[in-house]
Amino acid sequence: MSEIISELDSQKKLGQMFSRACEYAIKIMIYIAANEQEGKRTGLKEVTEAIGSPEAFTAKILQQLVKNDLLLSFRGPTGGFVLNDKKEIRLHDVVVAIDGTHLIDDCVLGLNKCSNTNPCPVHDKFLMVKDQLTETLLSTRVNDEALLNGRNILKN
Amino acid sequence: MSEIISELDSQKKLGQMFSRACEYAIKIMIYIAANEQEGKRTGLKEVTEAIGSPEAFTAKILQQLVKNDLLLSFRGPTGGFVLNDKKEIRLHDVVVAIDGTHLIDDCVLGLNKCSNTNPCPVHDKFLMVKDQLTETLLSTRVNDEALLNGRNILKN
DNA sequence: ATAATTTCGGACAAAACTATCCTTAATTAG
DNA sequence: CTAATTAAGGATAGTTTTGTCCGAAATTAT
Repeated sequence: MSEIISELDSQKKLGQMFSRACEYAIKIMIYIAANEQEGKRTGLKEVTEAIGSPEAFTAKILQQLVKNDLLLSFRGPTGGFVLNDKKEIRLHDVVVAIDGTHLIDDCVLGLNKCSNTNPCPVHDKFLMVKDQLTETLLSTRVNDEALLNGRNILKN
Repeated sequence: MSEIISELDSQKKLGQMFSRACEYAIKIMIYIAANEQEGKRTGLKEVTEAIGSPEAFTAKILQQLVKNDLLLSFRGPTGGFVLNDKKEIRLHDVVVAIDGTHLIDDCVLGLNKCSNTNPCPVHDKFLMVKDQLTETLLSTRVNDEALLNGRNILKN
């Protein structure tokens, strides 16, 4: 029984790094980037199947990625999505488009007035963590070689 | 107008590091630890006032911290909460008690089967971030000198 | 043109998280 | 013993996030 449960998506997902929508978004971008290396445009159904996400919800996320100029969309048969090549799209762009800048910019304790000059009690303890996170998000592109190599591992 | 809004707690808080409840919990623990250094027991109303949190919700969080053996509670006049001194309580304990281990243990993309030997596309990119985060949570005690010094900065 | 396909977008539903209300139980002081 | 005070806990409401449904708009192929 417990083995079965562990196979399913657990319900309580309080306090994860990214929202569920953002997890999907990152997977989407990696899958589309990988597809694109082979000159292929990617449709909703295909990406939904590839990453194991609910179709209608995935459509909403795709729309948001288009609105944020990370993707270009085309309708009709042969339609689908491609990366907006005008940008070198980083994980940072994807996360900001879906989750906003809270994880990156906000105080760990949610204080508005927290800053380097007026730090909350844990501010200094988390400086390295937040720097490391920001650096990782900024320096990793969605079409990074290392990411595309892992394209097969996008769903359970 | 925008200045006024920035003073208030913004509603949309998608993708922050910790849940709202967990933010409160960390503040609670720091405040109680600071109070305790002066030999004082801390009541619900006092801590609610100190950290600027909703009282009934804060009560629930305190209950959960008691259930997880991080706090001891006493009823009646002169009642309140103190740290469970049998433990050297770390931030890690507080976060796990409220948010569970998702942030620390789970795959960044939410994959069940992701591991060092079967990594998701971004697994390696986030190794340092997660190590740094885990190390910070494990090595910081709620009665850490540096944290107690910042006890005045717990609400907006 | 017509039909089939695909994205867009509004409305709605379900689940999780945040927050409130109110009664009970325990403890202390008078 | 009684009244006052404080935590415990069940029930419920509000908000956000996640997820679904369905019709409209655009594009392609026949």
